[in-house]
Amino acid sequence: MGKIESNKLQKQTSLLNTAFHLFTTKGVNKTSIAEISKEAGIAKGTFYLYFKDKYDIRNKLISHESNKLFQNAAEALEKYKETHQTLSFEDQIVFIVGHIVNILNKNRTLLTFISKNLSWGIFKEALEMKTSDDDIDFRQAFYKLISQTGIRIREPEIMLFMITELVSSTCYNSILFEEPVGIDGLKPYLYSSIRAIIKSHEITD
Amino acid sequence: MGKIESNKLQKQTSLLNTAFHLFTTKGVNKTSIAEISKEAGIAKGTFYLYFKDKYDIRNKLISHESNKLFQNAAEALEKYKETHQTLSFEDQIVFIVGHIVNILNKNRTLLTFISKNLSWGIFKEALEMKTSDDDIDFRQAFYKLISQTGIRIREPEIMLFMITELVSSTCYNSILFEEPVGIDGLKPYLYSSIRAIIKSHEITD
Amino acid sequence: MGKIESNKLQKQTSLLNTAFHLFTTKGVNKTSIAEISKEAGIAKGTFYLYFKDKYDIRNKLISHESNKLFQNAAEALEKYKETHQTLSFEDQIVFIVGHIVNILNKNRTLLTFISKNLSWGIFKEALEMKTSDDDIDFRQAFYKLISQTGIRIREPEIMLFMITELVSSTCYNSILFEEPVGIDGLKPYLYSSIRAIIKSHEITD
Amino acid sequence: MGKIESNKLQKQTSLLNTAFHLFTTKGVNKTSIAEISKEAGIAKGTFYLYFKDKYDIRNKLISHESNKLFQNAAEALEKYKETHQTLSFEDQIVFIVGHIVNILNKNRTLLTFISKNLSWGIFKEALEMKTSDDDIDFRQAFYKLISQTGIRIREPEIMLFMITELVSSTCYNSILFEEPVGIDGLKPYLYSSIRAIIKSHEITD
DNA sequence: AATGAATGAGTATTCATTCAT
DNA sequence: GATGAATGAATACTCATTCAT
Repeated sequence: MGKIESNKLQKQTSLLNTAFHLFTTKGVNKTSIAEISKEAGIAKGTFYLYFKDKYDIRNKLISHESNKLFQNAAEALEKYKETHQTLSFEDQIVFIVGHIVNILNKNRTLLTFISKNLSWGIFKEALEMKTSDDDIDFRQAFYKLISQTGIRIREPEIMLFMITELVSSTCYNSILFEEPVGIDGLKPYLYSSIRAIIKSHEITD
Repeated sequence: MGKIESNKLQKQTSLLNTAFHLFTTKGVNKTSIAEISKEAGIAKGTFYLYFKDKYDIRNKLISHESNKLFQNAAEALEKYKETHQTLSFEDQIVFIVGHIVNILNKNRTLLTFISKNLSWGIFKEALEMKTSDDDIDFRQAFYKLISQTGIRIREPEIMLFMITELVSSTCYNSILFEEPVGIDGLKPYLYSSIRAIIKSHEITD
Repeated sequence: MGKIESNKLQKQTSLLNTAFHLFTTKGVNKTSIAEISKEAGIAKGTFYLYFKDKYDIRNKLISHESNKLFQNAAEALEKYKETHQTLSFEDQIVFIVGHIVNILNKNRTLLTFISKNLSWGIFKEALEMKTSDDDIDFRQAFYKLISQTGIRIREPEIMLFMITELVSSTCYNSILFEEPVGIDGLKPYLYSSIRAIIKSHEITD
Repeated sequence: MGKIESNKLQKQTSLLNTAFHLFTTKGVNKTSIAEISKEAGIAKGTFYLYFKDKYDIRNKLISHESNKLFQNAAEALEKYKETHQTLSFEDQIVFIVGHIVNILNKNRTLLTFISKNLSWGIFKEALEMKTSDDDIDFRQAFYKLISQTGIRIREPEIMLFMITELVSSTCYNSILFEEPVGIDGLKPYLYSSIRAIIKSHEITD
């Protein structure tokens, strides 16, 4: 990588980190581009060489952070499977959801940032992002999980969509406002609902 | 009601109608208080005699419109039951959800307005609003439905919350963006998921 | 006039005076609305209660200043006619042009302001502005001049247009840049051209 | 011409053509140097190796386009004189003006571009530009015309200035805004005014 | 000669809210 | 209760120009 290229990457990384910090601290609307640029140590105009506008950098951050959550959960699952070898498909999905919910429960600014600005369109990007070139994306991992456990699912894409929406919208209210019940009160019902949804998509002979 | 009282009510109604029209046409953010007041035929300062700010009137409108949806669905259900007498609890919930989804599918500005600005806190108000003094609110109707059908539900409040969140967030994406599938493709899976959620809350001996 | 009305008029006048001062000193482009407002002693937002934008106040000023020039010249002509009673139509037009040219020659910022921003559309407004209600506008004065001197003119409107454009565009270059000749060198040729144009529009039997 | 020289000329020509296209399409103010450079296929910094700034390239374009108009008109006149041998000086000037007015009437973007940005200083350059080395410039052609027809003119430079200013400013309003009359309505009066101006400059014994 | 990354000055406009009348 | 004049904070985005490579 040339000197200029490396310099550019450094600027972009600096902008992303600064923006994430400000967005989660003050919220997206209350953060101005002038502020991001200043804190990142670059000129205002330079911002526009790297991102189209505030919503461009926001969307890239959401995809990135969501992807990190999935990667993190997938890795934890792999580790867990080393000692628990007979996990069903349902068990594994619940494990992943539980792992992500726990992270979001500890990191509420991240929860606020992701949920308040989420749309399925942006989310799909996160599913398909690869961390490194020899890695697989989460969607592929999901299908691999299905085939490994031997389960047969009708419309796995819709099932994934439904679970994702259910988890993200219920957790948002439950964790942040404890409405209508706190996250610990919600968990058992959330998990049993997820299992029920999976069952309703399962093809049995 | 005195003449003055009636005059006040008329102004408030005018403001609510005008705001609803503008919010659904231009969006909440692009609508100013000056615009609402002018179009409602009153002075800008007068707005503040009736509502705290733009978000106050917005929340009142969401509650009001959500409540109308429930009332509408409940009435349709009553009528339907006249000719279909053996509907189970599940059937009736699915009927209500289907009715609401159909309305929102035809009225996308209403869907955008409600979903984009929804939070469970505001929604709860809608559940508890009574249309007239001798009427019952939707929450009561829900519990009445449970007792009438003789079903036993664990934590009915949480179940209602879960169904509501699942329906509203999946329909938003499905109706407006046809992502990951259009509403007609979603419906069977949505309904079976709802039935599955209800079953997972049902107490069986 | 009520207290509020008088207050509003005072603010508007203050804005017009301040804007004229800044426009002629720094130019229209280099003058910001913030500057006009501040110097006029009012808040920035208040500017927009009185004028649509910078070009609105500029156009109003051009019309106003052009009109003052014509009024001024017309008055001087009236006075001059008291002692010179046999002035022909040509003589009177040349007198008016000469009077205006002399003023612009002494007040070059005014010349720059008017000429640089002139369009016939705005100019026409100036012709039709009345200073007071019982006054006549310049266009009427022009036609009165024609009928008083008994001259017959083909298309007087076009003739006026042609003379106005010739005078304003030649004077701009001549007074400000002395190109291709200074105003004193230009005058005899300008006047004889004006007389020639009038003659070419004159109807003779 | 060396290879490098030819390469430089090619870049300059490309810049001029691109700038002319953009200036007449979007206007000078709305066109940025970045845009010109990009569309011309060169780097932004390279622009400054050929032109001082945007106004430099604009002025060169005006001179160039004005000169083309004159050359075009002069050639048409030469051709016309082959079959009409007894044209007076007046006739020939009117012919040239008429020819130019017709071109501008058909090409209004060119009219807007030239008129909106015209000053006598830039215009003079156009008069003195030679198309090729063994050619004569328009000013020389003008004096040649005077001597050929045997007419004697007082201050021919001022006369030319006056005619040019009259034509350009009246045509701008007449063609673009049809104010106070369209170009066809203006022409007879414009031509008779030009003849009148010439006569007033003519020296007769 | 050519590049293009970086700079940072510069500005119009909207709008919620108040308060004197 | 009602009015509407006044306020002034707050912010995105462009673009000419430079200069290290």
